[in-house]
Amino acid sequence: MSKSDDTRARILSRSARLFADKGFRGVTMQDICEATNLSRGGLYRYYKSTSEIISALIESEQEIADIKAAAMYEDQRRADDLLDEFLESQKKFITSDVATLEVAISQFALTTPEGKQAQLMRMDRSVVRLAYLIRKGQAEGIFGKGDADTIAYHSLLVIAGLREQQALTRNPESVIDEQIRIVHDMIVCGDPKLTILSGDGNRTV
Amino acid sequence: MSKSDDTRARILSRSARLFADKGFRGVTMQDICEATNLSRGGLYRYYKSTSEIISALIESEQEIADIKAAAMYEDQRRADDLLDEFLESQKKFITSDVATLEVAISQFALTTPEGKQAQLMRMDRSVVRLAYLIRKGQAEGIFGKGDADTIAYHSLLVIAGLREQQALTRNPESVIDEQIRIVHDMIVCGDPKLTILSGDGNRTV
Amino acid sequence: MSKSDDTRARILSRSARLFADKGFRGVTMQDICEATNLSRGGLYRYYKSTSEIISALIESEQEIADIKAAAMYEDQRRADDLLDEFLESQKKFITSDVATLEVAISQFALTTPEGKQAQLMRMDRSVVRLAYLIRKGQAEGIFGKGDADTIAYHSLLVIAGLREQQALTRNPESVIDEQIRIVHDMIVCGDPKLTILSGDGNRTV
Amino acid sequence: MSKSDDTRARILSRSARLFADKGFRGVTMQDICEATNLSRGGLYRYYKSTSEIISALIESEQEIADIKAAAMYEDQRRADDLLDEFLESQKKFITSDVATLEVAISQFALTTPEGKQAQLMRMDRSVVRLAYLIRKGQAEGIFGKGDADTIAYHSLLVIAGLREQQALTRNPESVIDEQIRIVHDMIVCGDPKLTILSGDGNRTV
DNA sequence: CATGAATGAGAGTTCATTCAT
DNA sequence: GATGAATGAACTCTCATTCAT
Repeated sequence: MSKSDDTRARILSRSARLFADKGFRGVTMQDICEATNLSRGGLYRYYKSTSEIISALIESEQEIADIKAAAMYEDQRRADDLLDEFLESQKKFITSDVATLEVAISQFALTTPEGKQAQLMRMDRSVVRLAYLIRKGQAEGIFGKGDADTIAYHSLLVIAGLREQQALTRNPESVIDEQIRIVHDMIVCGDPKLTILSGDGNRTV
Repeated sequence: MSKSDDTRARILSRSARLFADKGFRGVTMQDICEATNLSRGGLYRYYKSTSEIISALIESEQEIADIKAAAMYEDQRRADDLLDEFLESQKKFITSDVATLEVAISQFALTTPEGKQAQLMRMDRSVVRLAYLIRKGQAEGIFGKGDADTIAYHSLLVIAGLREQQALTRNPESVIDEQIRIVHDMIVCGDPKLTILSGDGNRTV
Repeated sequence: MSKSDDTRARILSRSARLFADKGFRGVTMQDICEATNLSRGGLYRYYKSTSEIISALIESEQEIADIKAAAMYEDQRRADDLLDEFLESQKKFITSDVATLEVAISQFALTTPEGKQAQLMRMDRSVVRLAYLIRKGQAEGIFGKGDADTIAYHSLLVIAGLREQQALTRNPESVIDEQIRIVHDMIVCGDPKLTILSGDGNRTV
Repeated sequence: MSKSDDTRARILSRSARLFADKGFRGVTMQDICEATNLSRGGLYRYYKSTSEIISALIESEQEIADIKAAAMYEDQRRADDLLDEFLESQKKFITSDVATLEVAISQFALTTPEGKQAQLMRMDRSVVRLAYLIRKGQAEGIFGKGDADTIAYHSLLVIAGLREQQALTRNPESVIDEQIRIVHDMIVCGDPKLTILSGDGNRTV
């Protein structure tokens, strides 16, 4: 089955390229045939539609994220270090070219039911992971109070929004830096409401 | 010209319905023909593509927003009252059915160049308006310090994200309430960084 | 009826422009509506199709030619002077911009039955006139022998061919001059066959 | 690949028929679908437009002409024999039904840029070939003097004109014979101007 | 199995022409 | 009459998908 797996991998990598260039709706099975040097029937043997292909791409991306997440759960470092690492990787992703596949994924989410499902799952998993990190920080006493899920969701809405904005136009890097910093500070400070009430200003940023 | 205007209005209202139901890419000129009881040629007399129609819809939405904004600039009330009103209207919009047109607009933004432009302009205008409100509050001494544009952008990323999430699934209202509250608190408290540094806890929420 | 005639004239002159620019098939009744500021129904009141309009244009062109021809029949000058005048006017026409309407007329001739008829009639009339001129020259003893109709037809085939070639590309003027000169010489010398047989070389060119 | 080639050939032969019957503009891709028993998509697999199809037809015609021309360059016979052969084949072509495809080609030339190009190239190549033949005859001392290119162009304008006239109406054969004979005599006698000046009458026709 | 020729539904678009106002 | 809104037939072109070889 090694040959079959090879072909699958080739389809995915070439398709990723195409999706990044032309968006989800801009890519046809024909395009993928040409890009992979497979015949019509040949391609259909592996995937029945562009939806299946992009789903597979998202899946494989998730697997990597899962592995990273597993690593994080084991990681002994302080929560603020892990947070810095997380935000750094997000920033890299937002500003990288890889993010262009993101547009295709958004299109997929917005135009197909499968895509919708996939998108929701991605968000959910991300929230779970970031919330875990926040709780860890709160337990260590270095993050402010507040509902970890709410703060995580808030942070991820901002990050996802940045990703989308970036796909539409090139924001100056400073804008992205500022937003990422705010997200960082909010996680560290905790829910603004509680921050104010407690007048808690003894943390450094 | 009245008949012509009537037809135009009919096309827009029926199309809005269709876009909300089936998304931007799910609607064809033929669908709109059927929905409006117009012949092929009749419809093309007015609009040459679904892009033109959704652009017109966005335009008319913008006009309303412009009028509201103009009213706000004149409004003598305190900034926090205006902010409450703004957030309240956003929440209503997010949870309303009207928001479903939003999905279509997002698709339009992600799949066409015109849509991209339109989306960027929408965001820009929104930022300008919210930033104006924030500056007003800061001048009145009732909002915390921080760069108004940055805070406005942050808030609108969250609101836009909520809108999109809502289009994908029905979040429980409490989740939306919480996020809107956080946005509110952040605007009132100002940039978390400065809040911490100044240890400024003398404002009520 | 003066207003009606005005409108008719306006339609013809604007259409001629359009036909010259875009060819016969490239012009629609809609284009003509716009160019003449007439409504759909308004235009149809005068002409039912682009064919009718171009036919009218050809007709009016013919009328002018008829008047010129009538003048020629009366003209007391020598046949070679008249021939020079005729060829001169043909050359002017071929190299002028007016000739661009010619393309449209050719399209019309080649793509519609009416056009075919019109084209044949144009050719026939032209042959009759040029043959008359040739016979006059032969009677005056200044043109060579040969069947006047055959020589006229030959000459007009060349002239029409030049016109068409000119529509396709810009020939250098020298090429056109040379061809016109050959036509001239052939008319003056007469049928090459007879010229050879008679060894008749006593004419000046 | 044999099946594919078969289909291609079928498309071309059936299309030639259609073009001959209805002209270039009178034939649609749909007509060709029906005539070839191919589905829409099937036809588009091979050719994207009627322009491409007629171009292919012209191309294949050219290939045959090229082969003939190559044979002529090798031919050891006297130039007048070759000329007779050439004119005979032209006459056959003009009076044959094959010539009806010519109308379509003219339409193609007059209504599309590609057609224009193709037509110019056809003319150029023909001139080159006929001029070669004329120079050969002049070198052999059996054709009269004169610029070979000019005489060739003149002759081909007449032949092309006859072809077009024939497409419009059925000329009596005698008319065509006469014109072809004049072309023949002009080539043999050379430029009428020089003929006269030299009083050169020692050639037989 | 793999191939690639072929299908056919359907989107987009254009225009001559009609007809209620 | 004149207007211009509306019709509907026709055409181009594209793709996901099938199926004989």
